[in-house]
Amino acid sequence: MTKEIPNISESEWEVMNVLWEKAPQTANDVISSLQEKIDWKPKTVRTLLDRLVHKKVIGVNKDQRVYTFFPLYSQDECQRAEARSFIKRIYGGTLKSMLVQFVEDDSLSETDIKELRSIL
Amino acid sequence: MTKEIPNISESEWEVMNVLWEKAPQTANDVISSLQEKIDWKPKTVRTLLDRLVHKKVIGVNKDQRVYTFFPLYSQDECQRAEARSFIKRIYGGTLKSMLVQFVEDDSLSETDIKELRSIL
DNA sequence: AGTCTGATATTACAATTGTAATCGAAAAAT
DNA sequence: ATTTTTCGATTACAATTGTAATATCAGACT
Repeated sequence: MTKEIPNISESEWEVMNVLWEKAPQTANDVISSLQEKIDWKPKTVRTLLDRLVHKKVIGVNKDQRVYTFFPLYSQDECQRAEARSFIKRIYGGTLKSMLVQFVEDDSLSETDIKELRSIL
Repeated sequence: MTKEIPNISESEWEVMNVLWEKAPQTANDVISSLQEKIDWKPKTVRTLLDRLVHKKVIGVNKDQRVYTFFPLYSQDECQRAEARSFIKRIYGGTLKSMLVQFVEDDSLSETDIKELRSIL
């Protein structure tokens, strides 16, 4: 009964990331946060918000004159969903093969590896 | 001097995966391999091959009447490129946070964890 | 009351993607 | 030599995505 999480596009993820940091937020809040990171016109962000609402990934509170937006799914569940499909498509389904690659590749520092080890 | 790897779409990845398993292959080879896995019409696979050629992700050998296709990038480098952008977008850039989630989530069995540990 | 301003709603438009079908040419079969 | 089959080339067409611009409407300001 886990509701299907709609697909979230690359650009939409950027928006979601700021909404997960803090919610609810007005469009302008979101626009400000993003402006530090990405070069988008305000209208662009607005469109992304509208699309996310339409896809039912976020909700809107219209009680006030200025609407506020908030996620309808936790970051955690969205990440998991993405990770699953990503790993399946790219690494044939096993996290292990991905990790192996990162280790072999030296894209992990000694410190990283230590941290990971302690997690496991 | 690492050439930029073009974007590979989700469907295109399926095609790439079979080409990485064995290459070169004719369109029909690819179509057969995929038919076991995904419900696509032959023409669909054909289109994907053409697009990958156009994007210069794979090459074509036209010496024979029936063309053969082969990857122009290693699976490894494509995986790395995808993984980097994925982890950045979804997990804020650190593999660690991803791994943490997998561990907490119990989506890893004891055996998995042992294996991972031994890799590190 | 009329105007300006800031928010929301609607519309735009090209590129990419998913998912094929049709057309044309060459080879295989009869 | 004609017909049929197979490939490859070209075309199709809607949905999604990236990236906004324009139109409208309700408050705020004069």
